[in-house]
Amino acid sequence: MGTKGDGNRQRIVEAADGLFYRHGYNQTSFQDISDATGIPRGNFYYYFKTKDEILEAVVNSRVEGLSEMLSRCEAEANDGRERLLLFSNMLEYNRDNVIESGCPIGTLCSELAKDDAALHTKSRQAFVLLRDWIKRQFQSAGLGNADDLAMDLLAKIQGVTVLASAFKDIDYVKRSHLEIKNWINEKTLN
Amino acid sequence: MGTKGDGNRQRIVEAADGLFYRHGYNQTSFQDISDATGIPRGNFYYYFKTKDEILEAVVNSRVEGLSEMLSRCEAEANDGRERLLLFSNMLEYNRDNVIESGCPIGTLCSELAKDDAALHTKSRQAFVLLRDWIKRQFQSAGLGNADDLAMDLLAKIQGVTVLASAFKDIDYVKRSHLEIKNWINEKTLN
DNA sequence: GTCTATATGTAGATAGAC
DNA sequence: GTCTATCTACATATAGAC
Repeated sequence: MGTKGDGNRQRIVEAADGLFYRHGYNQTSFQDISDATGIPRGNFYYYFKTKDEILEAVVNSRVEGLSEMLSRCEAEANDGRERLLLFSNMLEYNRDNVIESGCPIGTLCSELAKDDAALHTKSRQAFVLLRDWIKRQFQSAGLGNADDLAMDLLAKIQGVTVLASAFKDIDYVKRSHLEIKNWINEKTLN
Repeated sequence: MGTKGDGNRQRIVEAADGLFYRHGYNQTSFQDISDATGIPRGNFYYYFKTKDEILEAVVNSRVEGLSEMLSRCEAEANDGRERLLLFSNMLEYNRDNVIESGCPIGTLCSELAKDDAALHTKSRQAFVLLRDWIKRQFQSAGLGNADDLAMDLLAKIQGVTVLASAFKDIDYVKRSHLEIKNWINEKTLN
């Protein structure tokens, strides 16, 4: 809990987060994180026993950041429909990153599904959080099939991010974002 | 063009194809391909100068297989709507693999978007082929926004494969396949 | 707590015998 | 065409000085 050590720990996690997103987990080496932070390789093992533990910390950090983002959506809107619309803006807000590297959650999960099962399960946590939050918004809008709708919305977003990054197409993201907002309105407005 | 060598070359490509799909390109080593084929590592360099060239051959092989599959869809149905429905069956036909490893095209493209640009461009070829074929089917159904619809259908499938593999959910794939078939009918039946 | 030096394994790639 | 032995680079991880 020392302030100095926690500062370094956080710097490692933040640098690893960005590198895992832009280059992938397996393609990010300790040397890459060292270069990005200025912290020597050997020092990492004071904070993390293995590379897996860095990933765990990164996913925890992403879940925390996501939680705060969802909380802001709840604070800035009063009903489920408006909150979902705010949430969907994330697509366009991050569109440059999405085109470059896809969705940080989706691509990490897809990468780790081909690897270690424990890492994949860990990486899924961000999806679980999102699915549950979206489900609650649809429920608060009075819809009975809220979990199916949550999966449908997540799938729409994932589909868009995969193709946006594959074809590097900005206009496609904008058009798809509009369609997603229309879909949210269709489902939640009676 | 010798028959012996081509046989070994094809065995390498087929084994690499499966390994790239199940474990990812970067996580597949020459040793893995050697173990799967019984062909010694050093022999690979008689057929391919680099690992990149193996990937190129794998993508070419996938594009060829995909072409044949699309040709079968064209042969077995007479109009665009029915052909698209046949094509969508692929989701359920391959559902065990999809749940385990996602979409072979989508996951490869997502992985390589974070890597070398040339490899990513190569991996996109299968998507380009699919997009164009789907577009032609919508056009033959008399629809003007065929390319947008092609992107929408691809996005639907990609979204389903990402979540199916993330949550390992068979029922979700079945339900989503039905929804996709309904969507194709909605768009193509006036 | 921090950093250097290093251990150990494995990656892609090469040389050259057969 | 096929295979063994090996090169070089770099990966994660450890030991131990400061």
